[in-house]
Amino acid sequence: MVETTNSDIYTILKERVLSGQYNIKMRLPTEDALIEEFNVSRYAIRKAIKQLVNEGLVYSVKGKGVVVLEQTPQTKEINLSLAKINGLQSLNSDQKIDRKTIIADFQQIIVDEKLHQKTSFSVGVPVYAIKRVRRINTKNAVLDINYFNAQIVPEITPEIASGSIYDYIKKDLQMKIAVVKRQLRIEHATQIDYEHLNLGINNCVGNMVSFAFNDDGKQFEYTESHFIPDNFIFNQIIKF
Amino acid sequence: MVETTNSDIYTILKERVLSGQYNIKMRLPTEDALIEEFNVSRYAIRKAIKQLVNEGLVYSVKGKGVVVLEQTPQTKEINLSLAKINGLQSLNSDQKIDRKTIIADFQQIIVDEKLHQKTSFSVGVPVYAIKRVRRINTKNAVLDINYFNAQIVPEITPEIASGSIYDYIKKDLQMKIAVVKRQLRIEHATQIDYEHLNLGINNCVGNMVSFAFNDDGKQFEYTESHFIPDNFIFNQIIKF
DNA sequence: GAGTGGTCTAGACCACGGT
DNA sequence: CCGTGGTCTAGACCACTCC
Repeated sequence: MVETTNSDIYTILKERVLSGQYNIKMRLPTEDALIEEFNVSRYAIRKAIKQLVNEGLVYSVKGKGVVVLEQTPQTKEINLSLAKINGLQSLNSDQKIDRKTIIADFQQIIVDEKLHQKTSFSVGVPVYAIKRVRRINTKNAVLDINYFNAQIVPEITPEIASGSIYDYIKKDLQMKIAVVKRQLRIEHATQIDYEHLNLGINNCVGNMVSFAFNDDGKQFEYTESHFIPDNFIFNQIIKF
Repeated sequence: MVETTNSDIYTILKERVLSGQYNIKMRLPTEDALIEEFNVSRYAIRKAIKQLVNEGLVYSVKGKGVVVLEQTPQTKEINLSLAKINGLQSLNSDQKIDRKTIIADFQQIIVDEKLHQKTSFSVGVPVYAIKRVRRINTKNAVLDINYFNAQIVPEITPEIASGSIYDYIKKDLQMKIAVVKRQLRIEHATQIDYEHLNLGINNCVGNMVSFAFNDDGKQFEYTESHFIPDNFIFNQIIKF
């Protein structure tokens, strides 16, 4: 007897949707039909479909069925990036770009009132303050300004920072990263942006502000990533 | 006997988390404890907790419990906006700003090859092409460039466009909006941006590109919303 | 080993869509 | 009216965390 688990069903259904197998009436088979085909419970089927919904491939309508959304080259790109986020792949600031990292600044400092307002770390907490430039295709494309709570993420070195701090956190410190909350905005370029980034004729940067939490619920990181305009692209799906 | 449904449980738990009632050990009660308290099945409890997870208020860890994430003024803002997206409230381009809408252009045209590449509408399809300026606090803050498939969304008039096209779609046409896929990016300002927006010293705009689908899975809209830098703010949560 | 959340099953009833 | 997905219950087993 072959084991067919929820994750397998998801993979199979996804493949069928992408290959256009369900395009005839723009519908998936009913849940009952899928239960029979895979010989599993309704729970497993619904879970697999929910995952497809989250990726923006299909949409469930009560009383009607599961509708397949039109696929075009333009929207496929968005689907792809969202599959990565909801799946295991992380496109975190630390590992999405591994071309070349240049450390522009590395200090250990104590949080003062002003830094508290920005980072939401408590006043008096020791933090690592790191500035790194990401070089992509011979362009300085991203400036990362990191603050790590040194009580939670201790003993960061410039060597670690020149690689992946997230790898260090996960593999060496055995700490679990739970959630990253982000805000995306556009800001007028500052002195430091002009110094480190190849802005060209542009006078603005994309700013991705991140607050990262571990599985104890504690915030261990505050980061600003300043992007040059060309490299700032984010995708999202709104469900109604 | 009082009915306690999943949605009520969510509301109650959320209130407790926000009021800091579960902050003592940074944990929620176990699922079994909540099942007893509310006298419902595990399904209902898990569904309510899942909603809190999606809003970034808590995080479930297998074998450990449901952890409450640290709340700071800076991150509360992000939580709020995500509660709206995942809930019913829509902050769609059409209705989040109702200060003042100025119609800059209104035409009905046929999709050619170039427009097809951009919008992913098929060549030959008739579309409404509309440009509208959103004025906020005496500033021209957003330029909306809409293309609606006229076969799916017929008979748009300048009068409708000066109000809310989404209201027209939902209330008058009785069409269901299923999904909106978006891409956020930064672009160098073009001639048309300078004409219609109060860019000030900035020479870039935030571009929110939207593809909207109805519950038949058909794309009925392509929109570019050009934001002046101050008004371009988006939030997101990444779960690991 | 005890306790926790994650997965899964089997079944019931409800709400909505289309005929 | 029938067929569909949405909600909910009751119970089982597994995987992980922590003592």
